[in-house]
Amino acid sequence: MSKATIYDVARAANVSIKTVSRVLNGEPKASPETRARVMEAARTLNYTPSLSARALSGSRSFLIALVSPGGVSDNAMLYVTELQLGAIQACRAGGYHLLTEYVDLGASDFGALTETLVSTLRVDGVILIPPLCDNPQLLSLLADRGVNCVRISPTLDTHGDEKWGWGVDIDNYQAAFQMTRHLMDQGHRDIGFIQGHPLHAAAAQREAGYRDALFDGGAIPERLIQPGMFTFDSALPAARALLGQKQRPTAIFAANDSMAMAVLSVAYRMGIPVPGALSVAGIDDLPAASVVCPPLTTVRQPVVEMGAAAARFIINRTAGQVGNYLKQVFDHSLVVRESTAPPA
Amino acid sequence: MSKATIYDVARAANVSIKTVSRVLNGEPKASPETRARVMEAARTLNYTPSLSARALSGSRSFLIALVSPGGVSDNAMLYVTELQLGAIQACRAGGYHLLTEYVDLGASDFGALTETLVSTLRVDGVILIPPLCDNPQLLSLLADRGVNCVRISPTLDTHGDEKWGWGVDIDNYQAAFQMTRHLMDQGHRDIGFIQGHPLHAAAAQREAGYRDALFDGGAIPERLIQPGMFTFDSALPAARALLGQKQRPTAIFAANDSMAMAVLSVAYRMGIPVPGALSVAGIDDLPAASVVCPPLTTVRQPVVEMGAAAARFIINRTAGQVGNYLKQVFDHSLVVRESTAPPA
DNA sequence: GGCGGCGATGACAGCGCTGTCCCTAATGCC
DNA sequence: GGCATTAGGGACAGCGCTGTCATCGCCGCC
Repeated sequence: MSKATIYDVARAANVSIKTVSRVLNGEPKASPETRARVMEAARTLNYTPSLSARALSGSRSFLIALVSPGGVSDNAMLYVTELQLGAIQACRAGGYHLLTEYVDLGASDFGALTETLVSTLRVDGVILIPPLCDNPQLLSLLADRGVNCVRISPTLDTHGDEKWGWGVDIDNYQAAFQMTRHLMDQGHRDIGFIQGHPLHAAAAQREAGYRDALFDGGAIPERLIQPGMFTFDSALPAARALLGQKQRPTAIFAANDSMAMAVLSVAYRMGIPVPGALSVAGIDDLPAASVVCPPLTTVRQPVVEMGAAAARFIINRTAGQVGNYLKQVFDHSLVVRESTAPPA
Repeated sequence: MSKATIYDVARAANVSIKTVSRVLNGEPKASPETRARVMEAARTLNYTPSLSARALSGSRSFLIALVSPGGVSDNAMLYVTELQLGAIQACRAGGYHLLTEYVDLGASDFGALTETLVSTLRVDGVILIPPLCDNPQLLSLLADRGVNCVRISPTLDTHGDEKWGWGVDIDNYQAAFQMTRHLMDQGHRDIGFIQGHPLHAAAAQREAGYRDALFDGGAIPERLIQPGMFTFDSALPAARALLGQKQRPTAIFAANDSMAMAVLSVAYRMGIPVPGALSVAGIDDLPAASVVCPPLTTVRQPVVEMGAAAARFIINRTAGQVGNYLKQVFDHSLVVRESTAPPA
């Protein structure tokens, strides 16, 4: 019951340890009967191979690291939990395990991080959360060491060079386009927009979707567009600027949910009823989005699934299969709740 | 630059690998000069020891597992991210790494989980998130295998038996007591309460704090107390019951923030102004608590620090130090925001 | 002055697996 | 029937460390 080793299994199945290894790893050379005997022995002995031993002698470590920007738990990073859930599920299915590392964006010693990941942990791959996934320094450090990277919502243009890693994302342009059209369908024309972090690619794509949907290439009064940084606090002044105008917009579309909540908050303080006098929409479908008052209309990304796909990519890649794409785009969906309604 | 081993360092420092090992592990037998030479060599070679090799040959794995109840990302579990942050910081400081595992409470195969943790991963310790930390089955499985456990906010009475693991918590009774007194200080007397999950110890403690603060042992009208499960949804009916009464309470104290938000939501729908006609308070200080309208008065737990303490405990314990307490209680603090005010 | 003791170091044997190479017997082919 | 081929499986050498034990001066001590 305690700690069965491969030797115990080999003895019980009356084969060599190498054969046990082959069976357990699904390698070809093993007859069905042998395979069955080994499996049976392993089961009755409750055998589980040692990760360390496998990692030490083999070429895989069965470890994937999820690296997220740390320090403060920004509301905007809330979906990390879900990404993690997906990644863990995929790991479990593949016999892998998920390590979590934070990196302080301020005092970031990417060199040490890379060294740890590569030498100490020998991870089979790394999942990078924004904005880490767009940090050229970290990216090239990892690429130099031959680390398999998956970038979540990558922004940085990597010139189609596969060594920079694979990515998972949604079509941010389309998401923003559709949300804007949703507001227009309700009759809104004066739709304000709060931009995302300028260095984050998704921000630009979302803005483009908004612009194209609203005026189809025509000029948009710049008073409708205010800067933000994807954080709640950063959107407060933007919301105030938008709502303080003499002729204020009848709807505000923020580039993400955290900022949309800031709009809700400012409207609340100014006594502007939502959605009565103002419609508000975001993107992300944070857990909090359905809990605020009124519940937020937003765009849901299949975050859990994206996390799983990221982990799966690394697992398959390590197992020898090579993907031939650079980025996988997932379907998003409009979640219409109560924060949007036709203008009065 | 690539992958320096202990042999390289030994050669460079002109000592045996054993000496390198000693120096790097801070073992006593090593002269200052040797120590310096080795450190220098390790630094210039950019050497980082292999975790797998250390785990395989030694008695420590330098791995800690954070096990959280999974499946759905319940709003109530949002503080997992922060706990994790703290744990990771402590791990880094101690040369450890954090693995994250989810376990499905429904189809929970605790046996397999334990086997993985013990045989495959050989983790040095496990951090258990509620309600896992109160599952007798899992707890005893882990205890049997000699796994070092730290329970977050443990509830289950373990009869002072240390084998069940150490715990970190706040004084839930005091927290609830103080919050109730805060409401009373503002002039509230008719204070409703929404209970937490019946199997979660913190729930009972919080309710006791409320009861004692409100009537000091006297009988409380049961209409003031409604059942909840710590989740947003579970508190919706409770809030409706409380607010639907002819003589409705002037304040509602929910056993956690998720449920307090549900109260906010119901009040919003019923057109009851908060805090004008109703004060609302919770416990936890979730990230969302400061973002909802109005921002929620709540009790903050030093979650990051608690996570760090949990990891540190395991690290010290594994390094041979033994703690002599069963539970560490952290200080909480009242966070008064805008959802509470004197009754009209 | 011989001896126990101690501080500093090294030799060596694994830890539990996988990769590589090798052997054996059965199979296919002309 | 003779030979190459191949499926099935074993032997063995590490992977990069740590634990244990041995070694070797050099100290103080009766």
